[in-house]
Amino acid sequence: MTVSRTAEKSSEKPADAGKGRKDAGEVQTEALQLGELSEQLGYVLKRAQLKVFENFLRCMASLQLTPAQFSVLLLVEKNPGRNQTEIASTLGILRPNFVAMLDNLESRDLCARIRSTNDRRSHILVLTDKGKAVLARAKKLVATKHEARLNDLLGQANREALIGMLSKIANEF
Amino acid sequence: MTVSRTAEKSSEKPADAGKGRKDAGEVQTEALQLGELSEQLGYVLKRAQLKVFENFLRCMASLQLTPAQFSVLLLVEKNPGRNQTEIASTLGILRPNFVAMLDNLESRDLCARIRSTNDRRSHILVLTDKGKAVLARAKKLVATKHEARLNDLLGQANREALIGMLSKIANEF
DNA sequence: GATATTTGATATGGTCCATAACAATTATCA
DNA sequence: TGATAATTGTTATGGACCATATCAAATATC
Repeated sequence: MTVSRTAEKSSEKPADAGKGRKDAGEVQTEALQLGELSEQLGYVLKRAQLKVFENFLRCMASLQLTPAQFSVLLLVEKNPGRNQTEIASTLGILRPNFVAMLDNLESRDLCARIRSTNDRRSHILVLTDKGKAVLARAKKLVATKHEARLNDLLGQANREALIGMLSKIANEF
Repeated sequence: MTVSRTAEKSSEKPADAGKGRKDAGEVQTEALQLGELSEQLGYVLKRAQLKVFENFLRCMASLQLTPAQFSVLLLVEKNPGRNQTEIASTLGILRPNFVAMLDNLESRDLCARIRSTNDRRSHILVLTDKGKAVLARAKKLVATKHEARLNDLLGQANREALIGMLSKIANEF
């Protein structure tokens, strides 16, 4: 709906579009009023999500893992022996779109597709040793550089409350 | 990263991928364990955002307004006389991408571009009478069918706390 | 054993986001 | 003043993500 996301380059920083008020003897237009927008759930939710993803990508730059890829590795680690359909649908990823994603992870030797002996249509997914190692490092980066930032910003109790409310929305809205 | 969004058709409902456990005498594979995923800020944030947008679109079906379009109308109403660059950048929309969006709103007679007399490069944005009327109806729909749902789900106090925390993340993360 | 279903895959189109480049206009400043 | 730079809206274009239809191989169903 609203913002950019690359996190790297210029893009479009929202906030005060009228720049920084008065710097020198410039006329400088007044900053825009957000008004009711700042109370709109969808608006603030989307903005927060973009900021969080942006930060996630920065934290993961050394491992080159996107949020989606991280979630796949996490889920495969927790549920070894599942096939593509099961992993994809649990994450809300459509099977056709999951193919290229797995191609990527497999080409980087982070996970592997194994033909199931029970059902030779299925590809069982497992993490490779490298995949496990990378995921372990990713978890540490996320914990120390990403999630920790929430505690600094909101405090432990609020952080937990936030996650709880978002989960509730995700599941019951 | 994760889910779908159309809200209308089939798509891919996340949650329990192993369907509903045991219905009849089917073998039915076990439900997958989300594990640490359910504590990941980005994951739960994205999921909540998709659900909220989905619900927003349903509530606005009669007016055919997307969250982005709604935010534009809100901002133009609150800040009449601003040009495209100012409105777009405040919303984090890149100017090239704002053109088609305005073409749409203008073709529906919801807002209008007016050549500025001060700076003939600029297009001043204003809501048409129809735009004001539609926005008024949109606000009511959002308040009664969308935002009200948050109160039912979280309660007034929690709802305000949530908005506050998301704003903080959006601005300070 | 014929038919239907499931799985992974391909092809394809839509939407959103980002960059480069352009003409018209305005600002800068030598 | 006049040459140059910057700004505004716009177009063209490519990438990322999402969704649907369709397919062959394998399995399930009857």
